[in-house]
Amino acid sequence: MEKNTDAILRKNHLSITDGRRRILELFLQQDGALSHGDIEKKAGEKFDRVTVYRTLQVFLEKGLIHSIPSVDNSIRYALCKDDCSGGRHRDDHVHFVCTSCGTTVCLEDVVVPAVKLPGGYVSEQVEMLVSGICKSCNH
Amino acid sequence: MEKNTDAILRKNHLSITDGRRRILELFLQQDGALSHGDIEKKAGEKFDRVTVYRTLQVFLEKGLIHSIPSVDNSIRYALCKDDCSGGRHRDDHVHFVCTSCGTTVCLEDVVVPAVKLPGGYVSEQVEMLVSGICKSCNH
DNA sequence: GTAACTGCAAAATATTTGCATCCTT
DNA sequence: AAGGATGCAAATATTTTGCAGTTAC
Repeated sequence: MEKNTDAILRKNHLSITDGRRRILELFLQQDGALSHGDIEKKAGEKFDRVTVYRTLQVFLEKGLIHSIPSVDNSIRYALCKDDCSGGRHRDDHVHFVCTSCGTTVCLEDVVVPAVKLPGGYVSEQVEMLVSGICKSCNH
Repeated sequence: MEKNTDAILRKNHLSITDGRRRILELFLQQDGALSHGDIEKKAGEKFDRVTVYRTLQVFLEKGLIHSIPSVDNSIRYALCKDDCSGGRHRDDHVHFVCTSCGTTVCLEDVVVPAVKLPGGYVSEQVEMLVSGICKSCNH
């Protein structure tokens, strides 16, 4: 049986290698977003730091993942939904950062509301970043 | 006559030094946001890199400036409006990044629209980052 | 077989920390 | 005078680049 990861890589016109499989696996195993550091930690020792950089960059270019800015200096990445691999992204959902457990998740179902800009400004893309307490931490 | 910068520093309970004056001056001279690198460049050679780090951090703590995340790995900073120095910020405005000239500005007049989160999530702070073409680049 | 991917080494950058000195109050 | 701020040196951490060996197709 072919691995799930392999199908995804193939669909995105990427050659299938152990490194890519493994990183992709990490993303599939959880719904939260991962930073470069997270990946290095979770992938274990036998992984070159440089490969992680290059893999993330390729995944980004191919639209397999998207980047999520943050207020501390660490960008996180999350899987894109299926239909965004065509080159242009449709990441119009809200990102949530939990101030308690520190995880970042995509709220796929929450669409970023429209915003009216002053005259002269043209909006191309909107990122919305909400911080607070997540579902798991809140009880 | 007392300098404008000095009054601001005093109001924020910061001792008045050349370094702080100069960095604050940079923020006052323009309406866009500045990254650490921007400040180093604009401040000229006679400035220790470390002082910039420490000054920005102090300004942040005192609520004199706020940080603006970005999709590339560089956080930018912008002056807060007067009434946000009390410790808690009211930075509920939209930030705009121009993809043409690269500048980041605060759209003070554009309030971040409310967003409805799924059950269990509690929102504490919302950041909205719009990218596109700014007023100056658009003609 | 060829082009692409990886690991290693090293360079280039960026950030943090400790400490002695200087400046603000 | 005392506490805080700065500059310098150095320790860390992060990211990028070149190249030779390996792997996918």
